Amino acid sequence: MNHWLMKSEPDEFSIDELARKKSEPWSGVRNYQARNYLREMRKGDGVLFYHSSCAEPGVVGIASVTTAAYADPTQFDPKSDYFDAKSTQAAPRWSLVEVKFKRKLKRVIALAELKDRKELQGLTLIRPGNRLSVLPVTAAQWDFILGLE
DNA sequence: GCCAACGTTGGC
DNA sequence: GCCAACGTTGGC
Repeated sequence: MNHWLMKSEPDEFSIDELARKKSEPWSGVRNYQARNYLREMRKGDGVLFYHSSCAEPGVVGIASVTTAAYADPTQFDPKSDYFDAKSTQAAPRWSLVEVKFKRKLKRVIALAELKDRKELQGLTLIRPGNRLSVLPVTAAQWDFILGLE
């Protein structure tokens, strides 16, 4: 089992919304590196749910991957913000996985706190300038972050 | 293939 | 709202 961190703006899609809906297709990723990570995901992989662009950015919950990657349908929908005219059904450019809610953390593990920990200096999330919305987390980083809860 | 202009992300 | 750090686009 591999581990990942996925960012979402709580104004767009929050951990509470995932808790209500139970499961969600993670559509809208339009960055090739992030897409490649989605394609590496397997059913059962662990996901740290991260809130970005909000008052207190940080890890807020845990989800799990429930499908292998498949074509993101929003890329074919001209009415969608995520429409990509250059993508074809025969060779879809963008992928998604579905994730299901596991639980909320007892507290937000804030970005500022993650940055302070020497054990997490290799974490992709806190590398300067990193803006990937989907990124890998090592087993050690996963355990350490959840140990902060 | 280079690179300037532009758009986006996301913390602060 | 600002701005740094990227990624993408398109002219050449």
